[in-house]
Amino acid sequence: MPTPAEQMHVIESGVADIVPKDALVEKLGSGRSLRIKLGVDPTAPDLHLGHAVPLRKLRQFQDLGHQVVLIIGDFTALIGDPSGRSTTRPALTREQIDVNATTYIEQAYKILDPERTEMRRNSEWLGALDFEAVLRLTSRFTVARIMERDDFSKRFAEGIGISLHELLYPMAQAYDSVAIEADVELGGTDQLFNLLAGRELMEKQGMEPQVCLTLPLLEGTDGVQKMSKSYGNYIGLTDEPGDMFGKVMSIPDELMPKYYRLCTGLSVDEIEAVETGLKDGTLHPNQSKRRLAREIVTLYYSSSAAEGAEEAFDRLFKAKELPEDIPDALVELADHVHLPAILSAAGLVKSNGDGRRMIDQGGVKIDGAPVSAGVYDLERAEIEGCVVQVGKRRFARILRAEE
RNA sequence: GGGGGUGUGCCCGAGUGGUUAAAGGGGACGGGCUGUAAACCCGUUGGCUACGCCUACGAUGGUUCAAAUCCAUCCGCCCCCA
Repeated sequence: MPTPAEQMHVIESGVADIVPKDALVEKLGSGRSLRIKLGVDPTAPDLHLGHAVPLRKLRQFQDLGHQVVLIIGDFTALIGDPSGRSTTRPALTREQIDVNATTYIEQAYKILDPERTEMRRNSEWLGALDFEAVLRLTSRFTVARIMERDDFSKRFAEGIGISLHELLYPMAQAYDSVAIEADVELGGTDQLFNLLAGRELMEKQGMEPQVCLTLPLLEGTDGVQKMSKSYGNYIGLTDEPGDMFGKVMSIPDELMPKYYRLCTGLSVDEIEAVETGLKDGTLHPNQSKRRLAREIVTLYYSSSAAEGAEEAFDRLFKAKELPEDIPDALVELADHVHLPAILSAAGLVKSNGDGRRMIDQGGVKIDGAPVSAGVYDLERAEIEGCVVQVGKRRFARILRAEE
């Protein structure tokens, strides 16, 4: 096992905070395999790069020889983590949770080494608590302490409702740490409060308290909002290589170092070299972003998939040629066709009205030739078998549906 | 238990009974410029083969020639007092 200082070099890369740092150094110094905890909400079955951030950090711990404990929050999901939410979150049903948890584990193993991962569900111990035990547990926390949490106090001040059970969430998460005897717990920066609650509870129970390690939230492709499916700015772990590559290429330049640190498996030294290169201008941002995209695609697929994705990308955006595989769209074609309706039937636009808009704005091309504004009606021969493009990345070959 | 407030398009948020498919902002999308980045500029943003028609302002019913705007009931959310 590497020395504590060497380990810290890797562990500290990309993290937001480690509280307290010297406690971690000390734990590493003991030479034993530490128990690293990450609790996950089985609410999002489709993982994206944002979810992968803590998982990658866990992987680093595994590679350093530590034991990862991944906790599926099947019990706490009944509450719905209120962190960062401005409103009460709907609780999930058992069935949803089970399905999500299975998907989650499947995708998480793309990153983690299953051999060094201990999978637990927190219903194991939380479900076993009776009301007396809950009372005893709640007596460890004060209302004032709980209300220190930003989102709670904000919601309280703004008069937005907080359900009583939401206040118990930090406590439940803290109890997880006690149950599995965590040495380190990871989480996003928005999780710091919950992580500290775990540390405090362990201390009060006379245990060696866990160290809290927070990771920055990863912004999505828009570069502003945190990556999330609901913002539509996510890069999914199961996205096709081509999409994945393209999406990475569309992140703002400023985000590159962060993505390098949090989303790739490159060594810390290599990443630092890239950062310096970008800063002093010896590396072209476009080249670095390409490398980033290749690294990420390679991570989830293979290096050949990454190469293919890059070629397809160049073909489309550099050479402005059509992509290799254009989906066929089978639509009914009369002798005289109404173009907006065809676009809509082919799934290229939301509605006929949307189709008209696209045409009028010069966003529609048939076999590479732009359609003029106001041209909605065509003869069948003008469209049948042609490749229709809407915007930069929506394509379809229009074929006549056989009836 | 009592009193008060609020509910608008993807989101936030204006809104005088008619000229409101509904100001403004955000987001998103299209075009330009580029490195498919950012910034910036222009444009679009309910549906419909469309100078017109239809559907929309929490739900239902009513007043009116006319309602997002007035009334009634209901549903959701919030605040204050006890």
